[in-house]
Amino acid sequence: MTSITDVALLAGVSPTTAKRALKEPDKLHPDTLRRVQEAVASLHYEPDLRAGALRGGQSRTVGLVIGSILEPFFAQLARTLARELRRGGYNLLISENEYQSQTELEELKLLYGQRIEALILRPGYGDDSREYLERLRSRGVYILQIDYAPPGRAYDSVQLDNAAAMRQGVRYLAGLGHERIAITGQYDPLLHPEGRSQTFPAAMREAGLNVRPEYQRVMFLTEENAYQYTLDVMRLPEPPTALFALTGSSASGVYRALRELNLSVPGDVSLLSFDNYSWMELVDPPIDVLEQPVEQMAQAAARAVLDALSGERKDSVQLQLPARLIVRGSCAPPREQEIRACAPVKVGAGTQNH
Amino acid sequence: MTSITDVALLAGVSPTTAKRALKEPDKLHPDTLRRVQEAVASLHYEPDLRAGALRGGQSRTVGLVIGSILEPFFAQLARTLARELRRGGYNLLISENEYQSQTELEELKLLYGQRIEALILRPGYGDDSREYLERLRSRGVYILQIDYAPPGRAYDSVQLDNAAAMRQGVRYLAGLGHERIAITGQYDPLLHPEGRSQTFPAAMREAGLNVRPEYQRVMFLTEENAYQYTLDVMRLPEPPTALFALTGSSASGVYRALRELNLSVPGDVSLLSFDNYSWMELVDPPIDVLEQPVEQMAQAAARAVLDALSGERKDSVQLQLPARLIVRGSCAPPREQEIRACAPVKVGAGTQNH
DNA sequence: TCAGTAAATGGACACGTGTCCATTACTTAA
DNA sequence: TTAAGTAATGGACACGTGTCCATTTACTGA
Repeated sequence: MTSITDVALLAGVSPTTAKRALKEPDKLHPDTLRRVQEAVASLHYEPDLRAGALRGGQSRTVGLVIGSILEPFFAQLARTLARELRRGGYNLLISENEYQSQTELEELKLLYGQRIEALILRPGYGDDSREYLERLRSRGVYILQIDYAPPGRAYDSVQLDNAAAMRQGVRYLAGLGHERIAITGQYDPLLHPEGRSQTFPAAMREAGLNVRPEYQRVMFLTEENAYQYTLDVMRLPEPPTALFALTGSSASGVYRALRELNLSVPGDVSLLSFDNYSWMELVDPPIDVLEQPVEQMAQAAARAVLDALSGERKDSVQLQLPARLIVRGSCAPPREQEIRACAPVKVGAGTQNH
Repeated sequence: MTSITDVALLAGVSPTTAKRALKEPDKLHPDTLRRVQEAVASLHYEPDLRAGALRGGQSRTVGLVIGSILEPFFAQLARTLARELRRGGYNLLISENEYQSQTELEELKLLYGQRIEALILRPGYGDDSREYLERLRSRGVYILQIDYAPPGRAYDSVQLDNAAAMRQGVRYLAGLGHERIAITGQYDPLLHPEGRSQTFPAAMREAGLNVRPEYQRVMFLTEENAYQYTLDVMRLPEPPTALFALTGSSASGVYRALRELNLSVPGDVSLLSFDNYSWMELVDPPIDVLEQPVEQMAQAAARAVLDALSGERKDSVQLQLPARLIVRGSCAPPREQEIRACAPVKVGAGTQNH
């Protein structure tokens, strides 16, 4: 309601002078400055940031699109991003694509309606929005992919070194003697694109193991889907001896299913998970995890955005941060009988090599 | 970059006509409409929502201030609020006060800089921002308190029926035979204002029990503080036989401390918690909870805001929703020896009554 | 053909701020 | 006293949209 004009009127100066009292107080006569400041105080004037942004052509706003704010990984990411960007003078608009590219497209259009200067995006499933993303870029919106970057390096990205983490996880499980390893979710370029299941086959091959087709399933990584998946896969004639959860929330579903099946961890089956959520320390046994450096990722992303918007950096950012393996007790060598059951397979594979 | 003027220029019409093609297409000559639509398509024109909001005097924006987005309760609240408000044509700006009133004041000022039309607020600790809140209200910002409303009914509010929930929880524990009940955090109007510990003494009195002063501590309800509190209180000469966690995140700290102390639940101590977080089902034993109807609260809050902004409602909203007790196995009668130890007290209390 | 009417279109201004340039007042030096 | 220079202040316009009112065009009926 009260604008700079009202302040100027009350102080008996022009709007221009009134504004200078706020932005360049040293250029004003002390008496004038005092009068304006008194007017500001008595009217409790606070500038409308939107109007300034409109005129300046800069919205000072960054958009963030994530899968779900209920996922602690994304929540922490959002919090730190918001804090760091605010420190740089930017506001953060948080949106969820709910893992659907149609929703993502709508969210992106709303964000552009606010004329965001940059977009931090966990790329969604499907590619309805790919064309629109490119249009955003051509309009000058800086785009940073987070958590996952589709092949092609079209945009800057900050993510976990998923390939290395998968190798690390598989090597850890294989080192314990596991051969029947299952991961929650199979890579699919359209329905389930992420960098973990994608590199699973290579990691297995490197450890001298084969991916069992009957363990593979394309699915969204929700708690519920992981729960159902675990129920199904553990009822197979040859169930996995180790489950590798690709996200923290899917680990929750896995754990719930194992309980329901009365399977003990790590006695009956070992469990390894990405993300280090607080509950993983509380269950019995506590869960072995590959922890993501969330804070570091968020700070790197914020810096990339701030640098790009200030024009300080021109070269591309393709950052991959390492995961940290935390061993707590949910992984152990497979049962003797399992090893025996696998023995012929091992010998067979061995003879092939000789 | 491209504005409605560019579209008009390309279509060979005036900006006014071009805009009508978007808002009132039926008032245009079919040929003109087609020309403008082609121009819009070829330029990929999308209106700047900020400019329209500036002129219209309505920002179509609502502010949300919560303690922490990492708390699942708030995360779920934020998600549903955002979804419901968007359906009503409003954007939601999410802020955190980090449980500090100084931070809250800064966040509020930034939100008003965006000229929010309404504010949904979990009131912070301390009252630095109280005066500013009142100013916001006098500027026409609709204010809705959520999760907690300080006494005085200054603004509308949507919250749990904390008094009833506390009675329910205490009655449940007392019914199992517990007398030494401790809650995580003591009410303090400045440092720890919320509606649960506040009504704890009354709930205890109603159950014929006394609040033990040595169990009381003023503290922020973080996971870490609850952890330290539990360590301390369980080492007292007469430790509590039941712990009542006032929030889900504090229950996490309590549980961690109990594990570290090698205390069994519910054998050594019973545990009851507010909020129903997914991990509480996964630990052994699963935790008894007083579940909040988060979804319902968020929807009620969204409706209150939308009604107030559309001017459809004038009477005040003071909504209190009931909690739901879910029994899973973390609460049991206290040990025999505990009952025996308490016996003199019980008899004494009994004789007083006769 | 012309008045009358409705349809279609255009122009001016406002929202609140930032920027550029012009103007006035005051000081200093010759 | 005057010119030059600087400090202090004010005015006009732009950002992109929405609203109000004016204007032009097309159509109807006598």
